[in-house]
Amino acid sequence: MPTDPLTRLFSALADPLRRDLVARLAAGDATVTELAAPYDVSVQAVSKHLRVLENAGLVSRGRDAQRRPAHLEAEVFPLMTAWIERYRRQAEERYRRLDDVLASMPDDVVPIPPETAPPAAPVP
Amino acid sequence: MPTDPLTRLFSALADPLRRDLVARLAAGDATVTELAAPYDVSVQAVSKHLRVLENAGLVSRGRDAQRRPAHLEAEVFPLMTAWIERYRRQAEERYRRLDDVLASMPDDVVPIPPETAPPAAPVP
DNA sequence: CAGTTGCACAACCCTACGGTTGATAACCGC
DNA sequence: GCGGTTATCAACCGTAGGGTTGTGCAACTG
Repeated sequence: MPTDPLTRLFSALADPLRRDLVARLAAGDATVTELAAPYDVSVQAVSKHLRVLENAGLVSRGRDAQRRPAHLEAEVFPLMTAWIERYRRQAEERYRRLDDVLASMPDDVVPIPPETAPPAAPVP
Repeated sequence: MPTDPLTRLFSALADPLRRDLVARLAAGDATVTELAAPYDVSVQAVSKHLRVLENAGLVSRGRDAQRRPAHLEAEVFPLMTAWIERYRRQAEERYRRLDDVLASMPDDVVPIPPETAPPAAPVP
């Protein structure tokens, strides 16, 4: 298993069934058999998926006799959003600056193309 | 390749090298050889990674003679943040409600444990 | 034109992943 | 104690993923 928290988080959510488990656990804690019921996969498979989510820090397991109710942990979510937002902002900032540069350029350097007509022939 | 956009996005960012590519592309467009330079992997490997990012909609490719500069696309980022934020909020809301329930309960149903002392013996 | 650069495609190797079945442990309820 | 439930462990299987090398192609450069 990878030691990098972000790698664990992103690869944990890369599986549709695991994302579905997270979505259902957001509504409330649930046991393995409860979680496995809607799918046509074995209980062991769901147990494995839960382990992946647990290793990513997205889920913690309780204990109620034989049952091991799964509980969604919301604290790790910001780790992902922080990463994503960081580079989204950076990319958008770069885009904004490019806009400024283009706007400040004289029209003969960056000619403004007509709405639908083909580009004009170069001046001889 | 999976048709689900979220699966493509999350599994694209599940690889540390691909996350690093995204981070570097956030600073500015770059060619494949430029991107491959810092790592000790082949150029073809980086080309493959770029295609994964492209299929996820995170990267678009331009054309400058032989070069194919890669450009980071920021529009798809909200797809992930929306998913993450949705269930983070839901989990936190559930947590807040649980707090309310506990706070409204009489103390003999949910006894308030002392700070450090062991729990008191049951009343005879 | 000949040579070099920049990149993609194809075939292959190995490992990790998602799935299965079977066995096993722990805890009820009767 | 005995069956029944709940869940994990272990071994196995097929495929997708990340890596390599080799080849080929398009476009610049001398």
